[in-house]
Amino acid sequence: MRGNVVVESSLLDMYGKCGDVGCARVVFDGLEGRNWVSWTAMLGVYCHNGESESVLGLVREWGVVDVYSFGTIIRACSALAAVRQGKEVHCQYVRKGGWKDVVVESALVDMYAKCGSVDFAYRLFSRMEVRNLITWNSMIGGFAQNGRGQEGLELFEEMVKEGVRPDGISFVNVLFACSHNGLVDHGRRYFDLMKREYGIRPGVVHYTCMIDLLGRAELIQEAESLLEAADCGYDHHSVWAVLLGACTKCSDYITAERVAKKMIQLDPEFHLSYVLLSNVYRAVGRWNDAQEIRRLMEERGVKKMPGTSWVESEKQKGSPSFDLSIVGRSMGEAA
DNA sequence: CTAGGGTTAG
Repeated sequence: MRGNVVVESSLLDMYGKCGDVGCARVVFDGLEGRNWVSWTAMLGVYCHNGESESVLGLVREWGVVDVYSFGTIIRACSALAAVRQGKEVHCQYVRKGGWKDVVVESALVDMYAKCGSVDFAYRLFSRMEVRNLITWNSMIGGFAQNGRGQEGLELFEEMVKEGVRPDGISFVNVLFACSHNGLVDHGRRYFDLMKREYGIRPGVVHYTCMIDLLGRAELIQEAESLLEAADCGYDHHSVWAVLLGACTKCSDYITAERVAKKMIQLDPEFHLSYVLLSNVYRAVGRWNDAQEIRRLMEERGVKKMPGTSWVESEKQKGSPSFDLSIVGRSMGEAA
């Protein structure tokens, strides 16, 4: 019985988006009449699930790629900080004469910015003829993450002036820019603007940025009341952990204790809360209390989260370098 | 049927 390429390509795409890489690969391997779409979809599955080295591996296996997969490959290179390989793809893109592809060019802007070449990214960005929200967000984020928050904010204003309506991610970038550049007033204003003007409900990430911003400025009270007021569903322990970090950084152990207890209350299963609270006690010499918290943790049987993230990062550390020269070689025949 | 943007600790 033979499957239908269209159906099965969609199927493996679905598995990928649900996080089941294994099933996706099984479908892919069983595909008899693989076409460009199947290959590209499989690349997307790996990319979507953070398996960047598999993206590049599959490219090697494939031997030939088409423009539709450039964005995915570039994203994988970006995640691996493999800017040299990314440049090769860039060259191929230029050689193919494929200008005005907003997806590929946005991915390039993002990659160069992430790898520290912000000015190069901006030059690319400036020359783009077609830009969309993602392009703008990539560039704003690029400035923000490279300590050039002021320029990030200016670009944001330019984007709005051009009539592009910002989304939640735009504001993540904006708030990140503010927090990493000590722009407290701006941060407060934009947080407000996001809610009032654009009707975007702040999520965990936005609160994380805001708490980080206020925390760095040692405005602990303001940060705490902001979180307290964020009643609906944002009482996630990770956000409180950011506040706790700020407290300990400026030696506000009174608030730190309160926050750590709050974290335990919010999620009694989260082991780090106990560790952090006991650290707070040790910092002020309350050894017995520290011991007590450790014992409480034992008593409740709290264990480290059953995450696999550490294993994965180990795997990445040992991965070999990548050779994408095959992309360059085969590209001529691709069209 | 397939592609690009966000958190988080020195």
